[in-house]
Amino acid sequence: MLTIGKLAREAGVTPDTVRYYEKEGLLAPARKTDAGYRLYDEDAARRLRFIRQAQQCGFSLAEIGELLMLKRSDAACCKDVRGVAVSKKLQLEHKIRALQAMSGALSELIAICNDGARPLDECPILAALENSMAGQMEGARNG
Amino acid sequence: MLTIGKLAREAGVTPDTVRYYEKEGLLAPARKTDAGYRLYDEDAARRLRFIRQAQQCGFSLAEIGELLMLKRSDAACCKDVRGVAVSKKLQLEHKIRALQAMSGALSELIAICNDGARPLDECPILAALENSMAGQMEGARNG
DNA sequence: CTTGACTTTGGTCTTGACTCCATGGTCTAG
DNA sequence: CTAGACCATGGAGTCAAGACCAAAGTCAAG
Repeated sequence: MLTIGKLAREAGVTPDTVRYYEKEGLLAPARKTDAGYRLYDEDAARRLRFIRQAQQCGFSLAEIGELLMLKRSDAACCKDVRGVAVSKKLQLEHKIRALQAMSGALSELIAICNDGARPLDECPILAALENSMAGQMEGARNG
Repeated sequence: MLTIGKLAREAGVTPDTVRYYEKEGLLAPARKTDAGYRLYDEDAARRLRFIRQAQQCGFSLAEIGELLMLKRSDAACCKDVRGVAVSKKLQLEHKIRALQAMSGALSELIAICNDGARPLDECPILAALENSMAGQMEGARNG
C-alpha cells in the first residue's frame, strides 16, 4: 500500500494532482487509515499511469473518465459500453492518421534539408508541411 | 482576400479565435484596409487549417508556433531548424505509438465483447486496456 | 441615408487542469 | 518527546485557449 506521496512520485505527478483526480472521480484510494491517510494499491498505480498516458495523447480528463468507465460500468458489460469503445476507437484512428501525416511531412522535410545549406525561399518546409498533410487531413475533418 | 469573418467561418472557428491567434503570433493578416479591417489570403487559410489540425493532435499553440517557425526562421533554413523538426518527429512518433496501443486495446475489447452479454467480472476491459498498453507505453515514458 | 451585418479595440469571464497556501493533524528518527 | 517530513481539508490563484461584451466605426443594399 502506497501513501499519496509515493504514488504520486512514482507517476511523476504531485499529491495535489492525485487528489484532484480523485475529486474528478478518476482515481480513488483503496482505503484510508484511521487518521484519514489515503492508501493506494498497485491497481491505482496502473490507473494513474494510464491517465497520464491518455492525457499525453490528447484526451481530456472527461474523456479519460469515459474510457475508464468501460471498466466499471455497472450496467451491461459488453453492450452499451461497446458503443463507447467503438466511437473512441474512431477518434483514435483519426488522430493517428493526422499525426502520421504530420510525421510524414516532417520526414520529407528532414530528408530534403539534409544536404546542408540552401536559400531560404527554396526551403520546402511550407510545401512539405502544408501540402503533404492536406490529403490525410481531409479524413480527419470532423474528428 | 478574405475578411476575418469569412476566414473564420471557412475554418470553423470564430473571429475571436483568429484574433487570438494573431495576438499569439501564429497568424497575421496579409494586410489591412484603410478602415483597419484585416484581410487574409489563401496562405493564411491554409495556415489556419494547419493550426486546427495540429491542435486536434494534441499540440499546444506554443508547440504549433515552433512548428510554424520551421517555415519562417530567418536564420539558416536547413540547419538549426532541422533539429527542431527531428525532435518534433520523435514526439509525434511517441504519441502515435501510444495511440496505436490504445486503439489496439480497444479493438480487442470490441472483438471480445462482441459475443453479447457476459458477467461483469469476466469483462476483459481492464486487462485489455491496461495490459495491452503496458508494453507500448514503456517507450513513451518520457515523451 | 438608414438599416443590418460586419468589423475594430479593449476589456472581463469561463473552463479545464492543475498549483499553491494556510492551518492543523500524524508519524518516525533520534 | 520533539523536529522534520508527511498527510488532511478548504479555498484561492494560475495558465491556456478561448468566449463574450460594449462602444464605436464600416459597408452593401434598398
